[in-house]
Amino acid sequence: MDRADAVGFSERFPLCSWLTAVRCLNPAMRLFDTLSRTERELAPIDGSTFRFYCCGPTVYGPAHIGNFRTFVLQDVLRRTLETGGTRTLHVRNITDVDDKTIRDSQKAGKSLTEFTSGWTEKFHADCEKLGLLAPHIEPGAVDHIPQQITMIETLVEKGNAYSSDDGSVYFKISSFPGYGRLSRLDERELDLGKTQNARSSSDEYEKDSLSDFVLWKGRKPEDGENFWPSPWGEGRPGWHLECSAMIQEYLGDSFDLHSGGVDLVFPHHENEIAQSECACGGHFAANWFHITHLLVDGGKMSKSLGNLYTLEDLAEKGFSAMEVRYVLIGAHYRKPLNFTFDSLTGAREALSKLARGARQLASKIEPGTVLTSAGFGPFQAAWDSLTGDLNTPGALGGIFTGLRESVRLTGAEAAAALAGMNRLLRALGLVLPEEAAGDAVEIPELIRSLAEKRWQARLAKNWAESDTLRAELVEQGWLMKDGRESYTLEPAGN
RNA sequence: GGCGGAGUAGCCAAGUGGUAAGGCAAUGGUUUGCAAAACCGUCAUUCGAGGGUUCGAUUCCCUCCUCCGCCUCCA
Repeated sequence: MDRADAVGFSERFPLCSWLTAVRCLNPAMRLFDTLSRTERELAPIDGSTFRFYCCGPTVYGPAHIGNFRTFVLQDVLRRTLETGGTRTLHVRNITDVDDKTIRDSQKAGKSLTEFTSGWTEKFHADCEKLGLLAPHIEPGAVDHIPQQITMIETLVEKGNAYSSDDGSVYFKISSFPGYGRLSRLDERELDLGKTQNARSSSDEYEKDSLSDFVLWKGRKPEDGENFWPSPWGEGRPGWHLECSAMIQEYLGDSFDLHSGGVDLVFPHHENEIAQSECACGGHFAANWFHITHLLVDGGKMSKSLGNLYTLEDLAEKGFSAMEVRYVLIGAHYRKPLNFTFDSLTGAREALSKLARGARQLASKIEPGTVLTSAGFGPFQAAWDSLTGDLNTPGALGGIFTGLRESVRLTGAEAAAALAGMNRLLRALGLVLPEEAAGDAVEIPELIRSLAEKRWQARLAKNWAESDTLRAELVEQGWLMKDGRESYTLEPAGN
C-alpha cells in the first residue's frame, strides 16, 4: 500500500526526485479520523499539498496551556508531515468577533479591533515562544464578512436556512440528513420539531427548532458598534459560519484535514459540516483530528480552582515555554494529559538529558561533516511512533532508547544517527537547551565575592570555611558547583 | 439521563492475545576534600475491581467502581 502509493507519486511527479526519495523512505503518516473512527493514511487529496484547517483562538484574553495543547499537537502534525517530505498548507483562523470579544472589548473601553488585535499579538508571541510554526494563512472573521454573507445567501437559496423576524438567519438542521454523524448524535437527542417552547424560551433569538443554530445574528443594542449590513438587515455572523466561509475561501470545497479541541466536535464542527456540505455540495474535510483536553492535577482547569495557567504564569514560576511544550507532547493526543508541576520539572531534566545525548553524538563526528543521511538509524522506532497516529510519547521514548543504542556508533554511523535525531527533534518542535544557558543569569556582586572567597579557601584546603561559605551562598539562593579549574554559580531551587 | 474517552510503578506516561518502552523521582556505585554535576547499575510476577472466553489477557467480552469531556458558540 505504502509502496504502491509512493510509486504513484513518482509517476505523477517524475522530477521531484528528492521528494520521492523521502517519501519512499518515510511513507505517509497515519492518523485516527474522528468521523470514520479509523486510522487512515494521510495523503494530499490533490496529490501535492496537504491542506488543513485548525480552529484558532478566540482573542479575548491570554491563551492557557490547555489551548496550547491543541495548537502544539497541530504543529507537531504539520512538522511531521513536512519532515516526511509532504508539502503543507496550514490555515488557522482568529475568532475576532463573538459574544465574548464584544462584551470584553466594551468592558475595556476599546474598539473591537483594537481589543482583539492586542490579544492576537499576545497569542502570536506565545506561539513563537512555544516554537509553533506560523500558519501559512491566518484569517480573521471580521475581514471575511462578505464571504460569510455569500455563504448564508447560498444556504437560504437552497432551502437550508431561513430568516426570522428579528433579522437573524438560522440553519435548518432537518434539511441536512447527515447531521450528527461526526458527534454520533442520535436524532432523538435533537429537538427537530417546531416547538412552542422554542418561541417562548429564554433564548435570545427566534428559531423554528431548538436545535437549529444561528448563521447570522440580527443587530442588538448590546452589540454596540459591532454590526455589518446584510440582506437581512444589520447584524453579525454566527461563530460556526465564520470557519466554514474562511475554509471555502482558502481551501475550497474539499480539503485534507480539519482540527481542533475535542470540545469543538459538537456543535461547532458538526455545524460546519452541515453548512459547508449544503452550501458547497461536496465532501467537506477528508479527515478530522481532535485533541483531548488537558487536565491539571487530575481535574478540570478553571479560573475558580486557580489552576488555569498561561505561559506567563509558568514563566513566573521559572518554567520555559519549551519545557511546557515538552510536557504537552508527553501524552498521546487522544488521551487525557495530567499537567503537574512535577512533570514540568521532569521536562527540564529530560530536555537537558537529550541535549547531552546530542552533544555526545556530535562529538564523535568529524567537524564539517554534512549530515545528509535520509534515514533515522537507531531512531527509526521513534519515527515510526510519530507517523503512527502521532504517538509523541512513544517518539520521545524512542529517542532516549535510540540515544542509548547510538553510544557505540562512530563516524558515518554516528553522523547518520545524529541526522535522524535532529530530524525527529524538528518534527516534535523541540529546541534543546544550550550548554551554558546559566551564563545568561546575572550574578550580584555580593555573590561573586562570596564565591571567590570560598574558591580561595577551597584552594587553600580550608574545608571548614569553604563549607560555611557554600552554606551562606545557598542561604542567598545560589548554588556553587566546583569544577576542576573553576566553579559555576546558578540560582538554587528553580 | 444520552453520547464519547480514560483508569499501567511515588509522579508523567508508551505498549501488546504470549508474558510490561521511556522520562522524572528514589536508591546502590564511580568520581569529588565533602557536595553538585556527570557516568554506570537497580527500580511494576504486574496493568481500577470482579467474572468470562482462551493453552495463555494488562490487551477480547460482561458487570461494577472512579475520573474526565460533550449535550448549542469552551482548545
